[in-house]
Amino acid sequence: MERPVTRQSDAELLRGVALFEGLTDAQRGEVIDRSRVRRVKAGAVLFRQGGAATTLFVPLEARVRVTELDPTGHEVLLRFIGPGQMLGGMAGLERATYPVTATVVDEGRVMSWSNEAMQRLLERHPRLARNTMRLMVARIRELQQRCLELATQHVEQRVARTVLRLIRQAGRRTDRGILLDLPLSRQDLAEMTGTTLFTVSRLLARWTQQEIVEVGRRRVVLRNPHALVAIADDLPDREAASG
Amino acid sequence: MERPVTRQSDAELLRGVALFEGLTDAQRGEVIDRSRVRRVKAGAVLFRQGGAATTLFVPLEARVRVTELDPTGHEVLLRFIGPGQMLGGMAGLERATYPVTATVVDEGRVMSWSNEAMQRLLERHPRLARNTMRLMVARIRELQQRCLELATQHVEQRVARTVLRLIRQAGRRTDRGILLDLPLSRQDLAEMTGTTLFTVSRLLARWTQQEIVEVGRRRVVLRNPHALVAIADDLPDREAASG
DNA sequence: CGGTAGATTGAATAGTATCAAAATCAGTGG
DNA sequence: CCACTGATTTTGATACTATTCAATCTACCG
Repeated sequence: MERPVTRQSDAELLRGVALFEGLTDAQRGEVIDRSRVRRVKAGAVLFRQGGAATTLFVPLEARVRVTELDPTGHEVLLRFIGPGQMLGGMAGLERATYPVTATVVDEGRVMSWSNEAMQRLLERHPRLARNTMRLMVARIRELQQRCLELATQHVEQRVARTVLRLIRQAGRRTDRGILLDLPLSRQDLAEMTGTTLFTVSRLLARWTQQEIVEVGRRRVVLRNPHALVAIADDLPDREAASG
Repeated sequence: MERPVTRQSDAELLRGVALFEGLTDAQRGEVIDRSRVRRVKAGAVLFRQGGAATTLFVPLEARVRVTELDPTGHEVLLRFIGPGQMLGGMAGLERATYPVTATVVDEGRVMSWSNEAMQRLLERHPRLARNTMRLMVARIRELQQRCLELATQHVEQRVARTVLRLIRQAGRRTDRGILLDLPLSRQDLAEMTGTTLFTVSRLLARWTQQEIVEVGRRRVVLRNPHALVAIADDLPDREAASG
């Protein structure tokens, strides 16, 4: 039901967006003028792997899953994009296709820019270009890190690390521990770590027994972060679970 | 033996460098003025993981290995950088540290820019900024692809793919087949694919028996690309090895 | 209250890692 | 030219992690 968006409220919102950091209010205004804001529902697809890369997105409230399908049909869950993060960065540069699929998890608003608009903005505002590069460098580093993990670590460590990373990104304190505030199935975790839902299930079962986590249907609560970090770092630190 | 570098000869060299594509001769001249060129020997270290990221490099002839060491001491060989490619892109943007180590494989010249110089060039020339982004996007895609492979494919496929990728990057036709023109040990291949040198050795032995490759000490010659592609794609295409 | 997506569990198996030992090769210096 | 040295590679035996497949169970939704 597209409620109208005032310049002011959005200028406010953009203040927290890394991509627009350091821009003047006037510049931010220009960025907003060229943008489009729309509300998306859970399950909606922002873009599909293989589709023409025409648009760059920044979720305002919505959260988005980024997945890639390999030729053999195996799906991998690459990451979750939260409010203020950039999505579809390959657009605005090349006449290319999206290498991944972006699906909305949480309803909310999403800002977007066309290829050409973003191109023009980038040329006009070096600071914007710099921010973009900064974000890309961060992505590259993150991906390198992940390759390293996939190449050298065992499944248990990888799953532990992934849970910790997600907790950092979407953790919410509760009385029972830190809730991973994101509907995350065993399958999802498996796709993020390069394993199977069976193995993830077994791991979570073991961790539950060790009172490190508490799990439910698409739900994880971290009770003993320290112990999970120990697993992630492969310290032979088991059994020290008190505190 | 630092032989003097004329503007003209280097302007010529920069013509093939993706990072400087589309710049005018004048702009290229400015880029060169701000650069430093030096000759490096095999084994030299351009920068070390953890060191302050102060410089961006573009090899002119030299080739460079990029490796990352994980906290547990496991090393991963991320990639080889050839002439004209960019290296150390995280510099020129942030006051950060290199996340990887860059070691020279082949003697040759290397061009470099200080953090500040590149920063200024990027601000002055939107086209340069655009090129940088384009290269970063390519890196991101490549890394995503690699994560996908590491997450979903078996060792044999990964090794096959890696060999094919390297062949594409550094293959040289010979009478015996396509020589992988790069000193590459079993250990190196293992580090690129997230496995052990033992497994790589066994795979190469099997492929040799199938007359797909011919191997020696730090040497690989691809005799039957088609068969290796079949392995990489996990086609049950074995035994069709003739022609 | 039944239907269904999600999760658990067990048993069998495959794929790789690990470790130890021996073989091979490229240099190097006698 | 040959023996020596060290790096690289091969090979075998064994252990173990993680996958696969099948069956069952559970929670939630309409």
